[in-house]
Amino acid sequence: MASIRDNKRRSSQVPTTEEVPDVVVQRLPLYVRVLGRFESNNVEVVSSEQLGVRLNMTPAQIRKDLSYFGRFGKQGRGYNVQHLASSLRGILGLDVSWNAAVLGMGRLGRAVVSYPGFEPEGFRVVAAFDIDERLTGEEIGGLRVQSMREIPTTVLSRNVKIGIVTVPAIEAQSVIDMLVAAGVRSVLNYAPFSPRVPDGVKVRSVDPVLALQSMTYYLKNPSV
Amino acid sequence: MASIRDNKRRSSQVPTTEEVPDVVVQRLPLYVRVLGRFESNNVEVVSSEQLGVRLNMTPAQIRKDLSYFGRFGKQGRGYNVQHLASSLRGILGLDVSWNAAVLGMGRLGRAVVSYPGFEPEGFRVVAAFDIDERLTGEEIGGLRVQSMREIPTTVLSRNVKIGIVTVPAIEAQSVIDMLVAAGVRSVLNYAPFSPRVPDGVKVRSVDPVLALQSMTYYLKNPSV
DNA sequence: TTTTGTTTGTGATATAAGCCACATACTGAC
DNA sequence: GTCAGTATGTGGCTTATATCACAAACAAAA
Repeated sequence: MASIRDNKRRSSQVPTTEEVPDVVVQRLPLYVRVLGRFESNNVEVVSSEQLGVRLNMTPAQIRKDLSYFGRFGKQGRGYNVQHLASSLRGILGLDVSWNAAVLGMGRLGRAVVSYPGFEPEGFRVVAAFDIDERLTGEEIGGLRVQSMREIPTTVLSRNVKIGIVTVPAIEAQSVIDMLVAAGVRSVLNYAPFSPRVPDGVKVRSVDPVLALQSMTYYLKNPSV
Repeated sequence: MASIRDNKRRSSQVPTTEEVPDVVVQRLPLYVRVLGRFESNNVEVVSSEQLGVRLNMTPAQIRKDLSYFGRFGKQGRGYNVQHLASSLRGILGLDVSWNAAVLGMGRLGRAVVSYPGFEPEGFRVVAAFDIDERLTGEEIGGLRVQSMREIPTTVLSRNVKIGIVTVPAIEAQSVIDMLVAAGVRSVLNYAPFSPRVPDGVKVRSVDPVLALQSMTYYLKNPSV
């Protein structure tokens, strides 16, 4: 945990993007997604009400969230779908492609490199690494597997901005440390553990088991 | 969204598990996980401080969370690892097995049925369904693929408590509706959309793309 | 014993997130 | 133009979540 103390609005140097809460940032892609659906349906205008219905959230929350970034709507009318969608894509940086590296070429890593869901959203897996040097040189999903020692150079040469960690939990921290040392500041973590990263590095974890384990509580306590 | 109005402590009938916030419930499996690590290392006692270090959270939060469920520690000493671990497993219902069904036998569904991470944690995939009836009868990962029409009977006969949804987004809502109609109250959703479920049904979504899409915001705005 | 050093459990407080409700602004009909 | 209808943007409030900080409880040493 970290920049919790230097939260309160820095001098004023750069117009410091107004300090948007992370919860809000995490919801933006949801908005982009439904807006995309409306776009494909050639809907021109939507209200926060309509968006709220699709997303199970209150219209007020959607409007508040958007208001962190500007005024995109028109009173009495709503939001222009195309305009709002492309604005949000711009804000999130989804109007450009991002290069990612997958770390760990086991079962899961292989699934990730060949997962067809990243590319259309602008995420390119451009490198694959594994600890087991016997795999080095093998070709998996069109990528030559590399040794972890090549992380620093490859991150630079292939402009890798995102690390996707699919190694076992025991190795995960050290792999993340290597990524961070190489300048990677975004990590998608599939390993079942809580990574420790320095300030300024973002980690999001994907963990289906954890999700299941918290649901069983409600299965056991139906009253709640 | 729902029982938000009947929050404030029901009469007193059953000792209504004291209305624990969902954020807290979601953290319990994290505690179980690190406690498991300590257990394997034959550590007998841990403090909230030590747990906090492993999980990047404040000791106070851990203690508060645990206090919703009882008093597990000893002042001046800490928590007995074994005792706390098994208490939490009991609370979460992780001391028994749960049966799950996978819905959607595409690429992702196949990966899920053969994913080796569920079984050791007590989650058993006992049924597989697909919309495409041409798949019905095929055997995948040791399971006979069934028609969606068989959901109600199979959910009952095989005691399915959890639905794991891996169908495309367009079909996902109707599949979830079928599950709910069949009495399933816990859904692990892999489809990229926001499901609509009645009160009392819990959904957790797994969505790596969404995770990536919110991180690019920080890549684009490094100041924040 | 008594004392010293810990660490829990939890009221009280601080911070964050969510929602309400309304003034404001825009559209379209007449 | 004017009026009726609608939906935004946001200040203010409510609710939820996180943290503080300290009395109480225990262990170990003297």
